[in-house]
Amino acid sequence: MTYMNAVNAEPPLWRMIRDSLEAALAAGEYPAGRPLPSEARLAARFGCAIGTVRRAVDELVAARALVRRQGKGTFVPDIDEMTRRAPDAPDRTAYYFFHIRPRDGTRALPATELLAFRASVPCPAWIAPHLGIAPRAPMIFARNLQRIGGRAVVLDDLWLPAALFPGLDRAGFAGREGTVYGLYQKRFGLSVIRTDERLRAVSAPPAAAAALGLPAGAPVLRIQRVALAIGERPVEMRISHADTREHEYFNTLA
Amino acid sequence: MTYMNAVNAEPPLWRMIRDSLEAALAAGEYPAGRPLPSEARLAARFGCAIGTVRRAVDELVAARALVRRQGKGTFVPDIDEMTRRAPDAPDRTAYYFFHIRPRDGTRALPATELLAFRASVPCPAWIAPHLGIAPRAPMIFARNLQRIGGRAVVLDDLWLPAALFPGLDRAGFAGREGTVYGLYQKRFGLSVIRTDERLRAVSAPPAAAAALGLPAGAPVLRIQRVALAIGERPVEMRISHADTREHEYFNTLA
DNA sequence: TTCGATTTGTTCGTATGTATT
DNA sequence: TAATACATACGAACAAATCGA
Repeated sequence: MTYMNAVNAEPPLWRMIRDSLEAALAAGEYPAGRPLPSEARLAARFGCAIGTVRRAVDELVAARALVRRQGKGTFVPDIDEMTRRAPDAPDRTAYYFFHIRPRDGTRALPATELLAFRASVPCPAWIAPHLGIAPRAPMIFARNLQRIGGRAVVLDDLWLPAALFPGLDRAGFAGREGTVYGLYQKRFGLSVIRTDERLRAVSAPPAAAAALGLPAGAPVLRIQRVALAIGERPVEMRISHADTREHEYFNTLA
Repeated sequence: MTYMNAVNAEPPLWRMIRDSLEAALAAGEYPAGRPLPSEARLAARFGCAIGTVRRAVDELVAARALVRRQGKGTFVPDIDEMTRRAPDAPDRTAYYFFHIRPRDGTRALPATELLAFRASVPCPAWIAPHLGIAPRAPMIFARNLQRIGGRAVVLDDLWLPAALFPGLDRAGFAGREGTVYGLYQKRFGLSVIRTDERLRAVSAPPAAAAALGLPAGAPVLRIQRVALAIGERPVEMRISHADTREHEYFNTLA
């Protein structure tokens, strides 16, 4: 038998199916928590064999856009569920987006305290290009202090394009259950699956020094992060300053 | 038909094959540059279908332990070949193990200058556990200065268990072609496929301040890296200090 | 508790496409 | 051109987990 692919220069069928599924995910067609159509159904819909659908889904699972559960179905992963694992869980999914940890080997998830929230701030000129938005576009700004084991360790400044988070106010932001990424997902259908981070060592800015209890000008780790949802959509810029006297940023490249 | 798996608690066949191949790779049975046996041959050897071998190889490809080339075969990846790509190559493999880059978006591979080399130094007590070796075991020590665009940006201290690198001397180390990881692979059969890094912001130690042209006590990025070969074997401890005034550490989590 | 339906996971086998030598 | 090797796609059978009747 000859397949579509006999016609030259076409991408393989499984990739077209993958892209089609990814577009559906980016459009929020499959909310987290409810299963996608079964592989057999998807195969029927796409007019292909189950194995071809599996190949496409495999890719999305590898990209962390989907998770499979035998006997149940295939789901958009629930970010908070990934995050809420026991700190000594064997896999590292719990720390996927949280890389600061004690140097002494102990593990604890951070507790977050909201220090500031403003619902409409013009986007700083240097941030706009990182998020692919217009300069001075309306932004939501929030400042969080993260404590690990009671100690103030990280000061986060978050910048969110207001257009992506309609109706988000201080109460909704502070009263969330779980992480901010869980909030993005559950209330706005934005599933963060990738982050790009740029790290530098700098002298602590005054706000960070004060919040972290550091002497003025002490070296701190500055982390500039862009969070991307399915389909490469930037949804958040975050500038963090971390006190790395007792903590460190961990990164494994595999 | 019933498969092996009917007997309970056995891992799937593809995982046993994957582990078997990984063990062979760790033992250096397949040197970089020459193809592994074809998938058909491997299937015959393991007494299974080609699809099952492909599944096992898929995993090793995902773990960067192997690369496939259509029409040619499956290979242990040549680290230097990955690294020597054009700086504007579309994929990021060239920078897989090299994360420091200019902040302004330009891209250039670093030039390395050997500042010090000692062939037999007892292992510092705090390093030994990270490499899984005995304290005071004989080590090779090297200090490299990395320049990017002519500017001194990173000072590297390398610690290698001497037992893994028999006969490596200053001339062999300095006279290598390509990266140090390429040297480990070509001369000693150690293919680095993973690194664990811990980052902190610290005041520049005197040696780093001098080499990087920094004022005493300026903030620098301290990177402590353990390089792991196939089979989780630690082969190198590296402590780097980077000047992040004009450069940054980039990390993408996908 | 047992059973059956549903869904993903594993394994086999086959045919054909495409790149390399 | 022919042989070889990986890539894509199909289809089928059975295993294992889940859930509700």
